[in-house]
Amino acid sequence: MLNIIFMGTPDFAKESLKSIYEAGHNILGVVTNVDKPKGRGMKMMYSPVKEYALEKGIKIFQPEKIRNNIEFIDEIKKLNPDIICVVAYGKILPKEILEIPKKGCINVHGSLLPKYRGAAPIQWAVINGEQKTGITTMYMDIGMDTGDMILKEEIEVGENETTGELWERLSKTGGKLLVETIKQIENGTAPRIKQGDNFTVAPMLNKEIAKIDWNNKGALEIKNLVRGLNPIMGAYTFLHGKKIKLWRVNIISKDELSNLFPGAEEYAYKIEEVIPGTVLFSGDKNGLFIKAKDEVIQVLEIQAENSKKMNIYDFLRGNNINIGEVLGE
RNA sequence: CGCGGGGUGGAGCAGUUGGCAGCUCGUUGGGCUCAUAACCCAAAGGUCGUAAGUUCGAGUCUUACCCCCGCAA
Repeated sequence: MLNIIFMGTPDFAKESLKSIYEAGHNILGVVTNVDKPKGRGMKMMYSPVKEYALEKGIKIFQPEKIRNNIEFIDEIKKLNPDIICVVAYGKILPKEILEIPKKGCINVHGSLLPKYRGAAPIQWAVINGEQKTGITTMYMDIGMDTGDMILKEEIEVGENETTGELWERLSKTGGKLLVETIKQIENGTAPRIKQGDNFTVAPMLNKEIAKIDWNNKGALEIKNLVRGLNPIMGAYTFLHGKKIKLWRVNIISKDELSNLFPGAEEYAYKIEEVIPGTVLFSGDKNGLFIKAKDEVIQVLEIQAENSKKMNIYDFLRGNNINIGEVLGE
């Protein structure tokens, strides 16, 4: 069993910490981001990693900054770790830290490197409609997710899977793979594979990408955006001048539309004419159907401003949306 | 004291300048149908978050408190 220092912050990292803890490794300490005021009323909240460390009585470090923080770096040195494991810590580690552990710093990343280097690999994989993604463990170097790879595990992405669901599955996979990686390092059998130059990046998500572009995006792209941003921020558009978020949508083919609405064929030519974003059908029996550039989108879960998520049937009872209205303005 | 929204029948909402508490859906009973989540008729169901105040009269105005939610992270 190795002496390990673990660095991480969110729930995704907690799964990894839990896995190595349960695998019996000696965890010398946990480094997690400083407590930040969060939630309504801006109350101070502990990170999931901190919660777990508290529960298990593991020593906790929460340095404000790391770079040039001699005191902190010395402390880590004194602990003399074999390995430092970093999972979604939230800070970039300087060279002085990376050089401390004898067997290196390893990182768990939520994609199949060298694809999706960066802060939001899982989100982007869903937004881009990837059918598979996975976890890669690597030796860290100074670059952003550029280190040599150790192990990889692929998982399939469900057609309707949201980022939140995939996130949870990947966090489990990550924990498992981290334990396996450590084992191989311990045995001296861990490979070291160069990433090569054929990489892509997954930058942090910003507000701008969450806006639904009815005019230029097809139904599938919109659906992928919606599930890719669930539950992180939610894809939004505008209705009656107010922002609404779509949390779950479906794509409806023309055939399915005819089945749901006998006689829809008669209006087929009208549907072709109307601009993307137009409400084609709206009623609390069948739900809400919006024209996309190519096909039709059925809205299943929606959220109005200052309101909570609700399924479309509940929403339509109290909020009238008329056929012919256009979303996105 | 981060910013903002809200608590009205089971659900989602409306309620105008304070004047008998409404809408859509659901529920129950009945009718029409080969039939139905469709259609028609009828019924049940609300101390309008809590407490106090202003008033002839408060869902509506004032004050305090409780609870919920969104943004932001």
